[in-house]
Amino acid sequence: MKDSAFSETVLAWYEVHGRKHLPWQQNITPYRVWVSEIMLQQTQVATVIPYYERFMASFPTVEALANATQDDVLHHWTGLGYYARGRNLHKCAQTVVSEYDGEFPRSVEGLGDLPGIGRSTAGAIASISMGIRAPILDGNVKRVLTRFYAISGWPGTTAVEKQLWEIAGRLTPEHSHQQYTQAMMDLGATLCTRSKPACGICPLQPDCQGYAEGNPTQYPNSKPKKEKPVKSTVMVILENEQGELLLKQRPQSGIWGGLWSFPEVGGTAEMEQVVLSETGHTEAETQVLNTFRHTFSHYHLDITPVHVKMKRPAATVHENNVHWYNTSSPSAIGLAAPVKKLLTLITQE
DNA sequence: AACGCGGGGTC
DNA sequence: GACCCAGCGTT
Repeated sequence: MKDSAFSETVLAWYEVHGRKHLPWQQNITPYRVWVSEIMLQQTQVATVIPYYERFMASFPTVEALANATQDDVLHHWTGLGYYARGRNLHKCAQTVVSEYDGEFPRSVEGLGDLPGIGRSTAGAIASISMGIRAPILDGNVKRVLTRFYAISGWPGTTAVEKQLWEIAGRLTPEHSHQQYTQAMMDLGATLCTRSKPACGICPLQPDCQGYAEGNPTQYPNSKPKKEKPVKSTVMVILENEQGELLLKQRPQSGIWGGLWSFPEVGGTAEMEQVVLSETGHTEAETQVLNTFRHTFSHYHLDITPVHVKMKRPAATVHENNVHWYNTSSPSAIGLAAPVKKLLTLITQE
């Protein structure tokens, strides 16, 4: 099959069967496409939609986003994961406003220099919102291409990735590249799915090498697996006499960067120390809650929450990275998923 | 080139 | 419960 026949087949399929009513496909602007592409990194469409709607309602323009606080941005990102995306999004908006007069640079290279925008996302923004022919290589495209050409090897390796970029670039047509970009993502998301591809109704099936081999789902070859280490921690849920809960802001880098979380301690002695320094005394009622497991992409974290209720008013010193969280009027701040879960649990008691 | 970085959907 | 997803930045 010639490259042009491939793209024409994909385009013809998209015209009839493709999704054209997703929120970010309406009123297309670089800003709207950019926000959607960042949210969609490693995250499925159904998950993103409600986040996208809330985000665009709060930050309708790049100026609005640039002028927001990081806490407000991360508040909108709470539960979406990969929080560096949220921090970079905010930073990028500020750069676009201050350096580019509020207009995104109109080239793949210029876009790629902005924080949070890599080669694939730059290609998607350029192609979908700027009329620039550029290839993308997201999970959908990788899946379609590795199956169609029966390409072995995990796509995370440099060799396979290089080969895929080369093919993706060659297949991207001069005309209708915007529709082609949408079409490849859509074909991958709705037909050429991970576990049960709909080969019976796929327009590429007659020329698909993966299908011809009889087992298309072996592609893309999976990542070599590694044992997930198990870590454990104790989270202190410190409650003052007014029923407020102590949160601390995490460092910008590392896990849950920039989010607010309960202080973590290594043992009883350290817990006493935290309680004393934050409240000025240790007169409290302590309850150890059930340990539960939170799993990240790369390790398990066993969390033991300890609820410490102070029995008389705290002499609170106001520090910069400390927040007393009022559950009846919650602040607009970013929270780690298990913290949000624990806050809900405590509130219900 | 390899690793760190989340949370949820899917099977 | 394992695997994967509209990837990028750091080392």
